Amino acid sequence: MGTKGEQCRQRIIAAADTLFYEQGFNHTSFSDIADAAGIARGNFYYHFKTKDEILQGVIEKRLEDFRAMLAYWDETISDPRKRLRRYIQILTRQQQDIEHYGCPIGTLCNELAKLQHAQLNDANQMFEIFRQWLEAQFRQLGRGRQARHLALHLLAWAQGVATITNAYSDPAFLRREAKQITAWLDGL
Amino acid sequence: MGTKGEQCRQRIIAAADTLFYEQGFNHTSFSDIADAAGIARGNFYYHFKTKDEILQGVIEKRLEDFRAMLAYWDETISDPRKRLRRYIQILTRQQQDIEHYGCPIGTLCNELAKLQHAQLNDANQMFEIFRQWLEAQFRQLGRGRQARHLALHLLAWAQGVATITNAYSDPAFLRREAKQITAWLDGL
DNA sequence: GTCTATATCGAGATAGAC
DNA sequence: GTCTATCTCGATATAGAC
Repeated sequence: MGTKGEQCRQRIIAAADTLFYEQGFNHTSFSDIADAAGIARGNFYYHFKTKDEILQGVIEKRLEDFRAMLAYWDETISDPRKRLRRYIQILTRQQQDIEHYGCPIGTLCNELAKLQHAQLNDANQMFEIFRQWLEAQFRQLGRGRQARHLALHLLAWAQGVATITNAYSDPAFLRREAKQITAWLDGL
Repeated sequence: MGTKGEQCRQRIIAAADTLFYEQGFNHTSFSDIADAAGIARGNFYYHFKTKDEILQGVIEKRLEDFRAMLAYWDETISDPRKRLRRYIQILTRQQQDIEHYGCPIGTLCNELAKLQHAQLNDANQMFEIFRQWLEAQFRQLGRGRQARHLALHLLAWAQGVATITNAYSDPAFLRREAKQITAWLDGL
């Protein structure tokens, strides 16, 4: 696979990643992606045979991005409590996107579940990456036995905040809840 | 409007309600609804001119159903704490649907937000009905100043549980969290 | 009020020139 | 490897018979 083709493939995936988040998977057409990536519709099928293959590419890209981000946090933040606080900062930093489009992971999983799409089990690996990382942090805080449940609880809390913030378009709610989550973490 | 036509209209709305929940709004076609309602495709347009009008009908039906349910709870349950516990029981009683399709309110709002659909502001009234009712219960528990925030917090918590349960298809997580929410309510 | 038949459009996907 | 032109299908929506 040549360099030029690979660059084109990356552009398609990047464009699809954004559009799937902002418009949803089903509602995003090949034309939308082609326009955003600056290529012709027909050129898709050299890189991806079906729309599902693009979805696969987007999920894999996100998984890599998330893994890289968490690895970077592990390198640069030594205190597990501070790492958890950094996780919560995703909410406040991505405030505007969440307000308009919700959580990129939760909304994609929701959509794929309703489509009874086979790739739901690939998409929920995005949750799984965060869950495992969160679990490791709780374990380092001496919460070995509850670590897994605490991780899922925190994941769910953040999801709920994203859904309500999105439905009401209410960033003030997001900020209030982010503070509460931080307080909860500090109390552990 | 005659009785026969009104019955047909109700059948269409009931079928659309279920299908929008199970398959999503966009992914549900007129043919799907017609088949489920047992009518011909062409007969739709006597009752609804566009798909958005069906959506409107579904949202209004849900709003009425929710209002009726909450009014019934107000009549039959006198203790506000028990009313809140009844609210949480939605999660455990609807466990299987949530596992497969998520929350009917949250997932519809998510979808409409991504479609930049004008009726998001009608759909989030479904949240609003519950929020106001929850707020009234917290107020009766002497939580006047925080009642609104507590109501939104509880809404978000339930949403998060629904999203994670759906993504992982994990009813055990739902039951664990439902217990935690109940414990939190009892501690207030 | 309900039906069948059909118009129209945009989607995913393909063929083949360059 | 990228393009233009095109196929096919399923969607919303309409017309008009009954």
